[in-house]
Amino acid sequence: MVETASMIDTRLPAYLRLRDELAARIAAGEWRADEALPSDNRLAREGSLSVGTVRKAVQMLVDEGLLERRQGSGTYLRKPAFNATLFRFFQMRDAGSGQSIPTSRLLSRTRVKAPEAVAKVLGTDDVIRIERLRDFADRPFLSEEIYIPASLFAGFETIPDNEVGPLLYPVYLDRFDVFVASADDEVSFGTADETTAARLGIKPGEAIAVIERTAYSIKGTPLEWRIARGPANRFRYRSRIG
Amino acid sequence: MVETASMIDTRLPAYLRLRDELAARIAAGEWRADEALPSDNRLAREGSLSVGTVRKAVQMLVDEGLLERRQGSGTYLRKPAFNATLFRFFQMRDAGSGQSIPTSRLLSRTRVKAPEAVAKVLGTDDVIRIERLRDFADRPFLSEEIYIPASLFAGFETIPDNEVGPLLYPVYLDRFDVFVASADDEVSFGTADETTAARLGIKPGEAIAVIERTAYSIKGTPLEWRIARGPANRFRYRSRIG
DNA sequence: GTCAACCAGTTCTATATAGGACTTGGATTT
DNA sequence: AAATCCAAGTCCTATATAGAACTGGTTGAC
Repeated sequence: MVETASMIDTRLPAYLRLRDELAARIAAGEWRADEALPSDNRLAREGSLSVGTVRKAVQMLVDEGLLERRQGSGTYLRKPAFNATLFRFFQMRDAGSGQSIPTSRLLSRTRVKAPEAVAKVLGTDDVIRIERLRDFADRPFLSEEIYIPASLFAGFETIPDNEVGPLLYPVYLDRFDVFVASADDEVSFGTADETTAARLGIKPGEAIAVIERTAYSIKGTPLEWRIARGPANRFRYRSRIG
Repeated sequence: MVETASMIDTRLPAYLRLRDELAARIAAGEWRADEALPSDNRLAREGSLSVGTVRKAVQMLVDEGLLERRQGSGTYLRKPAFNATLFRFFQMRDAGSGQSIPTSRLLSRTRVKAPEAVAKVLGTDDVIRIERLRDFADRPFLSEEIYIPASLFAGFETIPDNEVGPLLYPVYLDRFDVFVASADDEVSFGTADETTAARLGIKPGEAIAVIERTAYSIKGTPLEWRIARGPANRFRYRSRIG
């Protein structure tokens, strides 16, 4: 067999290629939340694959939390993934149950040269830096500093403030076709510097919790690095292991 | 169809029953770490199942981190799961790389009536309470209070101290056939009370990190509840989301 | 002795097929 | 009008089979 051009693919197994294709089509917004995807049978026919292969690909996306299967009914896109999985830290200690998403205020968005440590993680120093403050129960509780590659998020800094919702990951998806599939969090403890203290309404030197997060695409490409700081006494971080 | 006795099973699908059977045999110590399990073909023959069904069951245990498949070679038991996955908090901030397991000192083991909150989680108030102190770099860094159901761990409090290693989960497995498959962690910050401060060698009122963990079996039964406290400034917690 | 070729055994990919379990919506009956 | 039945469509379980990809050991040629 002659090796044709476009061997970028390296001939991955069919079920992986289908998985990636579906992930791309989902990211492209082909289906709305809670809308049914084509059935296993259709996908098999359209892709000239067997049902077993299709099932394997779809199942991976289910395991990743992107899709949801309902027996007898269909396979559905599962948007609520956001608040549930990737927004599960800082469940406020005081107002226990609400489960409401805190509001957020954008403080700045600028295209800058990334600090070295950030550039190393993201693989580029051409980044957009976002400063954000999140409120809960009418008090600021989280001061965030976010870095995203300018190449992936071209023009992010020019989006009108009011079109950037309280959650960033849906914005990434809707406007830039970038899907955050996983993240590494690192929680530690420190004390507030001048500016952090001012933003959080506490005194410099007071105890704060620090969360550093690196977010990845489904393929493992780093998409975002952020550092978030909040008053230690209001902090609570949940995590499931295994 | 007549409902016979022993309908505990409810006739689960074959691949789930095989998964559970394998998990049980693993827990029973039938294979040592890094030892190969029977091949897919053998398991299929011995269980009168098809290879596809066997593969499905085995794959679940791989996903859970219990097993490891090596193409062309075999399926192997994967013991290192312990230190890696379930012991990944408190990666000491100072001694960065060592990755060594801290030593631990047992302070007490007694059969007690559980506090209400603990009883609610474990589903019983007949528990064994363990107090433990872990050292790292010759300093105490973690004071733990652990509760396990007496029914599952009968006689745990009578095991000689020197037979309880620095890690509890292997002891659960080796001596009680109890396998910890997952856990929920909850991290927060607080201040040290008298006894905690004394144990950790810090001053009362100093900042501490608090990790509350509930550990579960593969079936979701709660196996253990623990609360661990350590000096906040030495603390660092990692977690992977997604 | 060294190295290549081979071989048996293993996991991995992929297909085809059959029937079970469940959902949904329309037709039929009451 | 409401309850029931039915049928098509969906995902779920399970089997059988074929060949590819890979590993580890044995054999054979040199």
